[in-house]
Amino acid sequence: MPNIADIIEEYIKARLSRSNGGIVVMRRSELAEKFQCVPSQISYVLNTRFSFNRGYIIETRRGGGGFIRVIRVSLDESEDILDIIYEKIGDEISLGECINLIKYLYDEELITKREAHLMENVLEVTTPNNGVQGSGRQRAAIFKAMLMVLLRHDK
Amino acid sequence: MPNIADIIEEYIKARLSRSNGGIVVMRRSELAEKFQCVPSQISYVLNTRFSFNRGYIIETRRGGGGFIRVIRVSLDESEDILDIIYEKIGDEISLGECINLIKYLYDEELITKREAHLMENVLEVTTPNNGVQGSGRQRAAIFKAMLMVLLRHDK
DNA sequence: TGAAGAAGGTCAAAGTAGGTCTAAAGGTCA
DNA sequence: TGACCTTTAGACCTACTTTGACCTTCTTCA
Repeated sequence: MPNIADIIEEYIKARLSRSNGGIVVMRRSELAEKFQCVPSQISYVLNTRFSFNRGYIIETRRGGGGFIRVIRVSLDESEDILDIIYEKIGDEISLGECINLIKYLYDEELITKREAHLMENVLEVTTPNNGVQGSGRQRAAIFKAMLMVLLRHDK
Repeated sequence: MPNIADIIEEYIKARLSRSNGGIVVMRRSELAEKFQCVPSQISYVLNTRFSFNRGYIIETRRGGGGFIRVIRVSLDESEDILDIIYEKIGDEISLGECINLIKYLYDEELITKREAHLMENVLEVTTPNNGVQGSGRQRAAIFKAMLMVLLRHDK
């Protein structure tokens, strides 16, 4: 029994890839209707699966004629990927956020699946995932070091 | 008279060999129901019979739509890597030895150049290369965690 | 202009499902 | 038989999902 959240996620992703420009506009209540769930379920999916760290931007408008716009952020070659990534990582970072970023890099085809697993394993082994003092800082340092290598060397 | 643990083990192995790709996805509570035991019994079987050391990788998810995925690693295809994990690394290992092994893996085309760089860098960043207490053990753990990824055949 | 209605936002509680730990029971073997 | 290892059961923990009540923002129209 796959859960509704996953189904809605797939649906939005399918629409995104069908769209040109990676933009989908929808009405929250309509989607909820379509999937027979409460509207806040849509918000939940958006928050957990289409976060900024996973490479999406959400724009919304309330009131009559309201909408939700999901925008897939693709990096173009000219942008300094490192800067963007570094900004997202900051001085400390949680394991969950790392995994989101890794997913994003994989979706963007900047890293392979194996490299993604490799990084995840390293982060899991090297840093405790619960709020142990300093673990967030250590994780950020290791993650940055790994990204540095990946982004400096071609596949 | 075989015990429940053995029966569950056989069941999972049967499903694995019936599957293509050596992957089985299941629900812990359902299996427990099927075999009339407590759910933690399933965890016990997984921990004792399907550990990484025995050639399996377990992935799980909690909450609604949760599951347990058992992935069988192809042991024969991974002889070199297993040999490194069990024979060469041991409980501790020096940075120099790691680098030699990584070089070997690259020469054998078991890893890409980028993966080699990644591994080396991680080991350099995470563990001091001079005889600091315990660093050899930590290095061994990290190296093994990274090599585990190479055993997966789900790409 | 301001009240009504139409969206989306937020948050907490309840529900679902796997993880961990430990005590007790069951086997094995010298 | 006693020491030791394995298995079983259950209490409690943590993570993820679903639902619903209530809040805020925006548009429309009298």
